[in-house]
Amino acid sequence: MSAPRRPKHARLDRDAVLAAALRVFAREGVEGASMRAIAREAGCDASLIYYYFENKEAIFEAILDERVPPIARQVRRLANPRDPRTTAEKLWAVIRLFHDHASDPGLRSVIKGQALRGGPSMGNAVVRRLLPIQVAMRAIFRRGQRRGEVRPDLPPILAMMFLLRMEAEILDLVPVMAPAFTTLEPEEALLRAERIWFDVYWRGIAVDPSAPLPFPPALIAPEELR
Amino acid sequence: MSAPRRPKHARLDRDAVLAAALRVFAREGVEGASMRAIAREAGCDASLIYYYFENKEAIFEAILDERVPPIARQVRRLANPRDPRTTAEKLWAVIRLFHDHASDPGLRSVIKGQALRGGPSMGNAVVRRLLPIQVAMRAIFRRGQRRGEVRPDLPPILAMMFLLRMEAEILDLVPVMAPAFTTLEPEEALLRAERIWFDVYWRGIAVDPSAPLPFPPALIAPEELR
DNA sequence: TCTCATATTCAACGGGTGTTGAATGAAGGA
DNA sequence: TCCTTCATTCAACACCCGTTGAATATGAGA
Repeated sequence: MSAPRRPKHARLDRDAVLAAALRVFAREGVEGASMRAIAREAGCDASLIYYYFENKEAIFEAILDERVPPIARQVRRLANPRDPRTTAEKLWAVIRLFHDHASDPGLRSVIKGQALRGGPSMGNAVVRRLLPIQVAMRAIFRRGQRRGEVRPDLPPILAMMFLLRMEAEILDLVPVMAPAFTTLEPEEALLRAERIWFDVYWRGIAVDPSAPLPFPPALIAPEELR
Repeated sequence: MSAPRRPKHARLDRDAVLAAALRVFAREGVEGASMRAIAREAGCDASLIYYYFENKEAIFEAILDERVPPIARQVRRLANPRDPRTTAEKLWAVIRLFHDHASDPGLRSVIKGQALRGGPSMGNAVVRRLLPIQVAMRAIFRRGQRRGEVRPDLPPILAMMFLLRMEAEILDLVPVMAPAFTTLEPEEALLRAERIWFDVYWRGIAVDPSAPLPFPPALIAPEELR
């Protein structure tokens, strides 16, 4: 009598749903991603998601739990005082880290979109999980100040905010606006913009503004500018 | 038979609806603000909004048309080559401008939230209306480069993006996170953070990193840090 | 007083949302 | 073969959304 009811897939495990959710979050933002859209992406019914996760917020937190700790571990390693690199090299390594983990495209938009807005509960979930990264970053800055590399009159939390927030903006904006101002491929333009940003930033926060950068000063040549 | 149908207000003109919409946009973001919420804020029925505006997007564009041109006019005045101020003074004046127009709290979140996401049509509406500001800003930078104040190896569009995007981030974040890192009042912490940011930024983009700032270097004292 | 343009509301439409509960599929063990 | 457990779907709930059309209240002018 009723239509035959058969699974569309032999097996669809928790991780597959999580991966689909990450893709949809990346496209639509956390608020804009609907359970039905995630289900469509995963190739199943929306109800199945509730078999694995309590609700939408639980998916979100599961993504954070999976993706953030590896980043935090690497930042903590950089903050280790026995790491022989200069502060500039360490901070540039953090930028590379964020660059790489954001080209796995979901996480950044997930975090950025929810860090402030998007319901206070979700905001707190983000802030709580990102705290270890923040702590390690501040340690890098304080050590840089003690070693006479970073200006001592800058509050580390602001120095960190400047660096990371702008990196997030660059990751968001430059690939989109690159064709408007350069003939470079978006990917190459992104890398250049990151280097230019770090050049400006490090010159701004270093005790010695002419201190060498951890990469050759390859800026954008005039003939590549539009 | 049916309940008596009477207006709740003697008069509610287009501007009152617009003001209510701006307040709700500021609280909820453009996407998150519902017509019914705007109507509730204005104290009328949602249908009345459609008497004055074609649809939701029309409200949004009306807000931009009302608020953006005054800012653009002031930035253009700063870009005028006959303005005798230094480039640093001009750029700091732009920051003050954005600070002031954003404490009329709606506009910034309206623009920020919609510049990238929030439907391509709305994105274009923002970009199109902000274009005059962008043009004037780039003129300021180019002039600064010709006068030997700004490093000639920086693409003006990136220099502009660094300055304004970070100012937007500061306006968003610092009032919220101030209590976590300083004993200053949020308002005062915001002003200090803006000065610190401009200090770092100008040191990064100036030809002479020790060039004087347009304000006394009043940073955050250690005893005000937490 | 009657008329008419303006201002405002009510009720509904179609569609999307997160979520739930019951029903049914497949698969493995006794 | 039967039973149980896991995986999956269907159908529905209550609610919110932007928008529309018809109805009605208001106030000014003739």
